[in-house]
Amino acid sequence: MTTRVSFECLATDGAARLGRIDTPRGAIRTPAFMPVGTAATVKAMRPESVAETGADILLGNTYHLMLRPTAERIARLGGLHRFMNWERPILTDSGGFQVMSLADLRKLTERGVTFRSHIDGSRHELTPERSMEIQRCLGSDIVMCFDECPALPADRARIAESMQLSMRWAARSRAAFGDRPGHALFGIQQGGLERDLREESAEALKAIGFDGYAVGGLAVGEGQEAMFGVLDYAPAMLPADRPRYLMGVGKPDDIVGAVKRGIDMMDCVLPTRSGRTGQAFTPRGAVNLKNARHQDDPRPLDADCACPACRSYSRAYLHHLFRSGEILSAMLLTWHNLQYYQDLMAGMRAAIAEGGFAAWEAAFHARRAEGDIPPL
RNA sequence: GCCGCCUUAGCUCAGUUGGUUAGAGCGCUUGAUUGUGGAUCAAGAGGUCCCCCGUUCGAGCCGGGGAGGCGGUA
Repeated sequence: MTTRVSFECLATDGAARLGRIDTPRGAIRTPAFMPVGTAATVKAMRPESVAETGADILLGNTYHLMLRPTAERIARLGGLHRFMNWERPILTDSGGFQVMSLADLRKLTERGVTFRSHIDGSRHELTPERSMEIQRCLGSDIVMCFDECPALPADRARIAESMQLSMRWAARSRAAFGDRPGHALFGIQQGGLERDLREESAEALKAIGFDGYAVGGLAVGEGQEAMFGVLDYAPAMLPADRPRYLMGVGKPDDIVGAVKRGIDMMDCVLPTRSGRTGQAFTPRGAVNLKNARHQDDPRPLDADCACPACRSYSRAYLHHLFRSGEILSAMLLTWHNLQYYQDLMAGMRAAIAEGGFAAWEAAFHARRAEGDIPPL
């Protein structure tokens, strides 16, 4: 068993890469999709079930866990892995994104961010140093730098200023993280849709040196075409011998497009959140189980899927559970969505291994173009 | 039998002195959701204003009659 975190690229097909990240808590097969477990739980799922879908690694979240139950309490209870009964690798977000998206009142300074809790209004401060401390308390295997993530669209001056602040914070994150064998620290590239700012950010991160590199600041309102435009050049700016992580992405076709462009890791709330709001992802595209057309349909959501929702239940039943607000609805649809996402990743990994990614991608899009099965 | 109150969207209900195309909440039909607030947001459909007659330029609203519901009472 390894005592450090390392990345090996096993095969390439165009820009797409097949690889493996080894950690003391186990291997992560890449391209990897990481389910999001913000509050020390992948909502509606037991961790054993998340593992059954094929997930090698989960996300946890600095912002949410520092507020409740607090990082120090989790540390006293033996760390996040033991706390939530997930012994495989965990990646933790630094809190920068939530400060942007959730906090009521926030004040940004060179030192960090002060903000009010969305839970009780209490005042807190996050700095690169405090974010590193919290992520150490949690026992995170892959720690993310504390950054600032501006929403798009934003003007170039604002993007540049924000990116440069994030790069100074990246250096402070690196210094505060220190030397922790068996744990990795990832830097986060910013720069919005500006190629030269992305380049400047990548150079700054490489000068500091990280175990992995994330592409941040995307999927924040710019649209898929613009996002792919950045991904056409941004991954190549980052070291080829380190994993590349696209933060917060995405829908299935976003993920396929990202892998095609050289991304190794992704996370997104969509499969889990959609599982709670009635939307299922399938090879034929998204299916909205809220829709009345399913209410008499005895067929499974996806006849080819091995998840419990598809194996044992009808669309009519899943529709009924959702409309009735039943807890089982969230459980079954979340399980299905996570299974579909992991199957998608496994399919891409197999295709890259065989050098057949282009054909695989054509089949992926052809299947989606067929649309959902017609109503009875 | 008598007295009182009530009847407006699928449900619960607003509706000004009688004045434009009668409203709300929920529900329903859809859409959005990308480093998670089991959240939120957006759009749409839906009316014989219980029925009939009358007054009026004009009635959900005023008058008369009828039907149905709830309560009280002999």
